[in-house]
Amino acid sequence: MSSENDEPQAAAGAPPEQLALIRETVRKAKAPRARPKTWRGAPLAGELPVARVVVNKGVLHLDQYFDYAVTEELDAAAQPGVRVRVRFGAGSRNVREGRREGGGMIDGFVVERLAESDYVGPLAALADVVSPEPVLSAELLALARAVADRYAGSLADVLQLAVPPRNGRAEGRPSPDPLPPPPAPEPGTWERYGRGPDFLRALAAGRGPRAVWTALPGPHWAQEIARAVGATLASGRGALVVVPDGRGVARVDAALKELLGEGHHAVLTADSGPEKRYRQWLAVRRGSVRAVVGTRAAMFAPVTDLGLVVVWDDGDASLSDDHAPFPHVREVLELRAVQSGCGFLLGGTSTTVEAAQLVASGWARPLAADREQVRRSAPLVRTVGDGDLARDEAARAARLPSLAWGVVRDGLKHGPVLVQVPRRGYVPRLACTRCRAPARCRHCAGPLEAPDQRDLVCAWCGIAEPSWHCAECGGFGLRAQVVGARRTAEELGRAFPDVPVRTSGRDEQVLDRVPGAPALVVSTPGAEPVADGGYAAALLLDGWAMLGRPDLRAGEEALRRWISAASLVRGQEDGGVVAIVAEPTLRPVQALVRWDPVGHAQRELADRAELRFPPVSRMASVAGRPDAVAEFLAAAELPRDAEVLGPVPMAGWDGGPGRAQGRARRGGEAPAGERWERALVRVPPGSGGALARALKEARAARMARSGVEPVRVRVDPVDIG
DNA sequence: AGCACGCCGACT
DNA sequence: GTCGGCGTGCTC
Repeated sequence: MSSENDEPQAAAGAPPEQLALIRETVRKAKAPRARPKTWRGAPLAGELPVARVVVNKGVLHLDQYFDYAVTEELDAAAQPGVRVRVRFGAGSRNVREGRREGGGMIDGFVVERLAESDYVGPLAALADVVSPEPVLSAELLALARAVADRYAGSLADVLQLAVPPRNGRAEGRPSPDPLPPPPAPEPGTWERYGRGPDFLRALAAGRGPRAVWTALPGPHWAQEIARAVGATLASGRGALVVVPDGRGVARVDAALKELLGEGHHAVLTADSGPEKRYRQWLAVRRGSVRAVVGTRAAMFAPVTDLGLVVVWDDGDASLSDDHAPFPHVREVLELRAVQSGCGFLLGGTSTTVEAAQLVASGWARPLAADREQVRRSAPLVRTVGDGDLARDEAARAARLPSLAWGVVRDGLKHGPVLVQVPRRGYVPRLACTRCRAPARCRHCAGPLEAPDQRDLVCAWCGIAEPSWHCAECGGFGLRAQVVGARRTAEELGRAFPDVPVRTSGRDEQVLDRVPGAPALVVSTPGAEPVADGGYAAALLLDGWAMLGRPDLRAGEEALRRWISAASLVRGQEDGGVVAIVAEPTLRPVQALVRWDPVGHAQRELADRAELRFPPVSRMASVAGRPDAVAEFLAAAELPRDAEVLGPVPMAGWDGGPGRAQGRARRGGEAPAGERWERALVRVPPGSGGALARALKEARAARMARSGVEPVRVRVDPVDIG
């Protein structure tokens, strides 16, 4: 008994000694089927005495269920979905009198109750039911399972993202009674989109339409999302909205309040604090509240009878979770839409390549306004070469091209003017001097680098390129595109001394709104405040720096940021003008001028297909010490059509080749002092599942051995180059 | 990952 | 004959 003294007391009052007895008695029982009957001192549940449990340990080789015996006293509470504590670990077996019992208590969830277990051997008993709240529904479990499979991760890792930590006080409070469904809303500004009203009608009628929505510029998107939610609620079903940041959540929240009043929806964001957040989450799970708006963790919100999932601005990097296995909101909501047969709405003023693919494959239908409507709502966009410097003395001091100078000066007569400046720290990459097309490997189309400043090497496959020439224009000159500075914007303030200058950015303060009076508003991408009545004009500086990032999505991302800033400017019919300082022949620049994000995404998609890039192909990265990566790849039974690129050295502390890094590390770099390599594995469309399965299996097998070098595996790696 | 079991050499 | 090295395998 003394061995049990330091164990936590079971909260429900079960004496821990009993559990020790159970273990003791059942030892070496050698039952062919584990349906223990002979447990002295601890009677088992009369019916379904076995609980299948998912243990809360993220390690992959434990990614399986474990069966535990249910004692009579825990019978009522140990329902599917509840949190439990179980004894787990090699040490909990073969317990002898007088010897310390090893193995620890860990948390888990009951997945189901069974009459018998297929485990051969004696079962340990559930140690405790943490609370009777069934937090893991069958639906949420199935979703977590699908996400784990999609990303070659473990179920426990996904559950950690999907089920918030318990808070006793929040659980103790009853949730309010649900309100009756509201009446279906009028289409409102959805009338501006051809099939918009149809989409709402389908939702209100209980169907599950799927759409990729190209939102018109301006402030109406939040109300439009609210109306889609309202239509879904009217059908008696629930709805889930995920937006990239708290500002967006606040806008959708306000729009929902205005349309539906209080009580129909909950807000799930990280910054409301653990207790309040869990209380909201419980209200959703218990069906008290049928609609949810939140940031990325809300993608798993257990909305009952889900009728619609919405993701806004899916190109924003914050929609990709930064915990293993790094699921992306768009992908998770796609899985949810398929799983619950509900509606799906992917919206944004811009369009990602993934969104274009959803339309191209026929999975979703486009929801867009006609050209005439777009032309009226969007500002006039003018490109400015950086050659023609202004004659005006003040403008010269600010190094402003004359046309840009004029746009700002004229704009300030009618209202605030937005100036977008790239964030500091964009990375150099090699591009053609003549046409600025990125230099790519002729074998695998990866980006070329010059680690020693002389010889060209592919960052993906490592093959040297001794005789590069530009595939686009035939040029032979290469240049490293260099980082832009925000000094231009500061100097701009000096050039307009009579006008107040305000700044908004992650490094300073992010402003939400600015008044409609004339002012210069200098902002980094993503931090642009909304102006009352819209900006009179916007100036987009250093466009080339945005395009020069060593990222597959550089063009799409630049266009997304330009469009999102330009969307805050008044429409052309109200005199809104945007000037962009960038090479007018570049594809994203032309797409901005024509206000055609969809066409841009479609062309990018065609390129990606040709180059066998994601999202048409699926990629995964494998990183670790060179021998570890080689071993892993040799051991993994990759699908037959898989192609391994590299491995190549990763950027790390020891200054190995790879890119100089000024920006925040996002899991793409080697640990300090170690030489790491990274290989990319790519498979054609349709083999993504097989790739994830193979990687998961290989990693599980590898990690089951102790003391081996770790490898990092990531499906859909972000910094592909 | 932990942790215990087990099969080898050096010790009282 | 026994203590303990770490290699191997399991965790309901």
